[in-house]
Amino acid sequence: MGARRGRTDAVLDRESPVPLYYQLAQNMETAIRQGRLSSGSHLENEIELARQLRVSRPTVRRAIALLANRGLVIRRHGIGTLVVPVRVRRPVRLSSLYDDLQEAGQTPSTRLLAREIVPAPAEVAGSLQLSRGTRVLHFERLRLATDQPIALMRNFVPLSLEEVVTEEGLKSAGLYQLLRQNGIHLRLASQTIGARSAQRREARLLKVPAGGPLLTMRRISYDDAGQPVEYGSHVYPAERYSFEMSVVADSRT
Amino acid sequence: MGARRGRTDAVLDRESPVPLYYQLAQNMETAIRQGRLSSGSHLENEIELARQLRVSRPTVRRAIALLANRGLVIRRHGIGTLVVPVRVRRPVRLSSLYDDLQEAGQTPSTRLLAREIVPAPAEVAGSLQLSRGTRVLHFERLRLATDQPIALMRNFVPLSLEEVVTEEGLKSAGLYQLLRQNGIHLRLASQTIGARSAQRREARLLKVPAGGPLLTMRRISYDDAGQPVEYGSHVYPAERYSFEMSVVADSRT
DNA sequence: AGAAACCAGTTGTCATGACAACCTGACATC
DNA sequence: GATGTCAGGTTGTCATGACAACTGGTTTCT
Repeated sequence: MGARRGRTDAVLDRESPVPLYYQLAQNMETAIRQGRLSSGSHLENEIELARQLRVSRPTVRRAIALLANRGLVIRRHGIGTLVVPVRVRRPVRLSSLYDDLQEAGQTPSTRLLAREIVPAPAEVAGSLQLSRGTRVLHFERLRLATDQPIALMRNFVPLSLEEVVTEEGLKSAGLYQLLRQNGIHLRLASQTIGARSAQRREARLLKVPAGGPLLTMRRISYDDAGQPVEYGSHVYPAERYSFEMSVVADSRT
Repeated sequence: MGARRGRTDAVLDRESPVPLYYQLAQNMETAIRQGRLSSGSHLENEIELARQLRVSRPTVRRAIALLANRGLVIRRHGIGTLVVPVRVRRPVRLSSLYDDLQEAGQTPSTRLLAREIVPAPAEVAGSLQLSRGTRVLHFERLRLATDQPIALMRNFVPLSLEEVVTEEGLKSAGLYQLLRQNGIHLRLASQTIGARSAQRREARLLKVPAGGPLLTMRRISYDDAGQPVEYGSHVYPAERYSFEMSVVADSRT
């Protein structure tokens, strides 16, 4: 194995419920992010990797496909698989701001500003596939990271989730975590990112000038039965928050 | 085959250079978008689909995985594959605004405002992995859709691309198309979406009030050798443009 | 009636095997 | 030097086969 070729130092636990391909992908991702697989280098070829790791080549391929889809490697036909610079960030996947911040090592805290049952506004009703005016649970939170407000979040969920989305829960965890803990599996979301000027209340809460620019994000999330379970409308101070993401070309995977 | 089960009516061209799994995925996607596979319905099961289409089950699985990753279906273990509502939009993939608009049926037109060789500003140089002050090609365009300005776009590319990114080309096509036509394959990008207030010139060009909110997008694109080939900084009038996307949960695919 | 066990149906994982397509570098030819 | 050919190396596609894991419905037991 040439010095130019990275080695994965992978340890695959064959007793684990986590699939081999996923373990391998995670191991490789960690190696890339920690610089053990340095950017600009090529992975060992698939056949050799499969031999070394004592897994089948499709298993290796599947792990690498995961990495490619996350923008961590670029595969070229006939050439090999290139590790790319990791300034390229996170793939676009459905996650919550709470989870994101935790992952980024920023301690998120939450102020619950409101939690009430309301008739669904038209757009919320439409999005949650409810009749106009159906009662839904509405809650509003101010999220802070390192004691700076970074998001004002308004959410609506069907009333059936009232006992899942408790006041206590909302204070200590993110919404998606609460849902997950109660067996609700989010699988998909429709998302719109935009911008607008801050209204007075928002400006005050987010500590931006009135009329200053806000980044906005609206999201409708669906569970694994395809049912909409959340309508969210979040605003962020533009000076302190932006969406960073890696984007991959349509690679047929 | 129950009435509840969708049928794909797929026609697979085995002589085509397009892989079977990709053809199948495209056929299914078309059927979904045209309502022939109606949302809320389940696809026929994998084994049966494979039998009907005379392909292997992994080929079917791979096509379905593509759809799942695009947010068009949700797969549930033991249950089947659910077609989801197609209000859920486009997957996040590396593409250009020009291509997007064309795809959306909006006739894009372009006004080239500037094209010049300049020393790279620090951020551009850093992003394109060039020495500070290296000369690069800078160009600025105003993009209109249905005669409304919807983007002001500033881009920088390495000087080696000077003869690819011509004045004529920029007027009639998008940048990514020009690159593609010259054998440059973009594979990955790092992207930041934010917001800010419009400066006076921008406001005039985009027909928004000075100080009004703009949606911003900065992007660094990389080719298939992992080399950065484009730095782009685009601004959009918030009232007329937003990013719509579908987002999928981390599904291990 | 409620809980546990069972079963059929479906997706998920993994392996083996074969061949095609692409790419690069070396070599031959003009 | 430029162009063409070819072999070796690598990724890409596809098939066959086997088994595991999950789900919901049905049956059995308490």
